[in-house]
Amino acid sequence: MSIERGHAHGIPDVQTTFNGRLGYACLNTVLRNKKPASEAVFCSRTCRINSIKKNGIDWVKNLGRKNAQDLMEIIEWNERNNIRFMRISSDMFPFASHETYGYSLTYCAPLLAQVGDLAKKYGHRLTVHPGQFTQLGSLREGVVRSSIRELEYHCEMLDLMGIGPDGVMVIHGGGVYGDKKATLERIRKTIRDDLPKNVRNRLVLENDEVSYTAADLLPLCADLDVPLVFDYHHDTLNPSRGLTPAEITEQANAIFRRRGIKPKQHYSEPREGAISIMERRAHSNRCQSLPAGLPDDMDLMIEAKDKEQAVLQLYRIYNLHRDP
DNA sequence: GGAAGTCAAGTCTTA
DNA sequence: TAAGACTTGACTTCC
Repeated sequence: MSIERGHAHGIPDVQTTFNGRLGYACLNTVLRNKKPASEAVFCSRTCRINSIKKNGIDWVKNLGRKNAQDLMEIIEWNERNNIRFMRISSDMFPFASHETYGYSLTYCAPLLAQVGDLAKKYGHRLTVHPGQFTQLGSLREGVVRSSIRELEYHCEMLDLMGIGPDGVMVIHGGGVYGDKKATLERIRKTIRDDLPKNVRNRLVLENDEVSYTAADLLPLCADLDVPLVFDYHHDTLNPSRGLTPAEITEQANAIFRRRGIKPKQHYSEPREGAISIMERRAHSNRCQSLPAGLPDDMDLMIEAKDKEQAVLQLYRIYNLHRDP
């Protein structure tokens, strides 16, 4: 990426050659905060297990239906605002992967197909990021089983939407259990031997801020042809030895490309004034800049508390995707 | 309508 | 040992 800064007419003028999509995660602050609250639009309606027991499985499934309907409204909003990339909330279908209370998403197939069609019509990329409970390297078999179920649930959702290879599922390496090398081997084995093909095809690994650096994951990723999502913020907190962000993204994007998937990476900034490690891990409300050395042709997920507003602010700063 | 307490799941770090 | 961080607060109860 090349950046030019000037101050013509006293207005900061920052330009970039970046031409990928900027996206945001899970929640649209404008639609979520609509008043009255009954008009709020969001995809993370959920419940408690007690409520499932009380109200029954169809009631939970109806929450998922509402979430999916609202996702279409969010996509429409994004299109009106020139945003064409977002992460779908893992809460779309509450408890769908639960061992006891789980359920198939086929009841919602027509609606999910509609969502996928809308996304395709607008060239809108949809991805997912299963949670921290997804531990493919756990020493406990039950945890690995639950993790695979969680991946299968996300994959079923994307498959029913008819979303292509760009609809990736991003997870972290997870815990190290006191032996990173042995855990990486377990992760490798689980990916290679235990994941259904459609799940493995969407799987992507991401460096995190405490355990696995990009350098830790790249050999495994290259070997198994599993792309790597590079998170710039995590890398500053937990740096990859011997590799610059530019070198990492080059290698990571090469795996994406040979898999026929558009590269995507993550970007966020720490809160202003954050000093301690805990503070620095937290995401800021907005981002002040795009990362240095950003390749032009990839998508970038902006992880910031202000969600779509952070994306729109970057549009303004860099003069991106402005209407003519 | 708002406040407080609670909620499926895992792991690690810091206070 | 408890709290807080992570991809994301939302639900439930009580006032």
